[in-house]
Amino acid sequence: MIETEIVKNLKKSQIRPTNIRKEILGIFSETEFALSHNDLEALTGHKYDRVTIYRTLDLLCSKSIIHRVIDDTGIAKYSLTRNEPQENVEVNKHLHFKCQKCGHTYCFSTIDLPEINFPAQLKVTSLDVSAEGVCHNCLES
Amino acid sequence: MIETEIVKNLKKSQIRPTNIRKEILGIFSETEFALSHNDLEALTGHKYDRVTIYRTLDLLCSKSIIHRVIDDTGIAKYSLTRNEPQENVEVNKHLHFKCQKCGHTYCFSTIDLPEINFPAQLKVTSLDVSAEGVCHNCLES
DNA sequence: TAAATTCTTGCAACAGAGTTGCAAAATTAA
DNA sequence: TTAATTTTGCAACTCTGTTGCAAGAATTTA
Repeated sequence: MIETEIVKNLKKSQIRPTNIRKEILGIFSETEFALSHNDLEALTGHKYDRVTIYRTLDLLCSKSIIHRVIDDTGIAKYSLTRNEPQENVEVNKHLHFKCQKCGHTYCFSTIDLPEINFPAQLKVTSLDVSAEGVCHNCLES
Repeated sequence: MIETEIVKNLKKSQIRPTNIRKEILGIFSETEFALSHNDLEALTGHKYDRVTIYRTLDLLCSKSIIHRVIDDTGIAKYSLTRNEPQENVEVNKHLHFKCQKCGHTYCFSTIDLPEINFPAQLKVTSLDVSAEGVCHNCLES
């Protein structure tokens, strides 16, 4: 995503295109796996305050520009929301995969997720399928 | 689970049946939803040290007597492993549900989980399906 | 354009989850 | 009964994330 496009996207969500917001959104658009707060601190060269990064992530999340994934160790990672907008959908679905070798978490489209029947009477509002294993890149090497 | 049975189970896994281990395992066997470290501290009446509880949970996990679930906020919960042993199975599966009203996390059997096709070439070794919504008890009230 | 308002950032301090090292207490083995 | 091993508790620490507040920057209003 080029700079002007990022600025346009931010303005569309009524977010001021400040330096940290442009930079973090730029990093997300160049990365195919989810990033933690810690990753972003490093990727921005420790130029911004920890809290400002947290607040930027919260803001982008609240506008659904990015979304949060909790990995198997409990730490939060964030990734661009490339899926179709899920505003008026009854069940909000996610499909994630974490590679045990490189540690990266990938977000996939949920288009082909099958129906899941629960062994109890429940009202399901969101569904998160997370797998672990070895990713394409690590399988080769 | 009665006391003698708990002791037997502990010994079977070559774990000494100390007070904290018997008590925590007893609590798990009486509870149908997953419990956090914090829950267990309260349920044991703050009688044991925080660290000892952590170590007990780690031990029971390492013997697969209980297993860990990370909830949507990133905190670890633990639940008795009631499923069939998954030793020589290619994919280790879990099915969890968290109620947004009461906050409880329930573990279900994974028998009827459908096959999930990933949009990439991956080796999947574990699969965790977690849903959110409203549980049976909270739907009624 | 200047003043007032709002938004953004950084700093300090804090809270909660989880870990590590060490020494005392309790068990088990010799 | 002594020696070796396990278990527990305490203190201290790390890491993730949050909150309050004040300074700085941008925007709006007059």
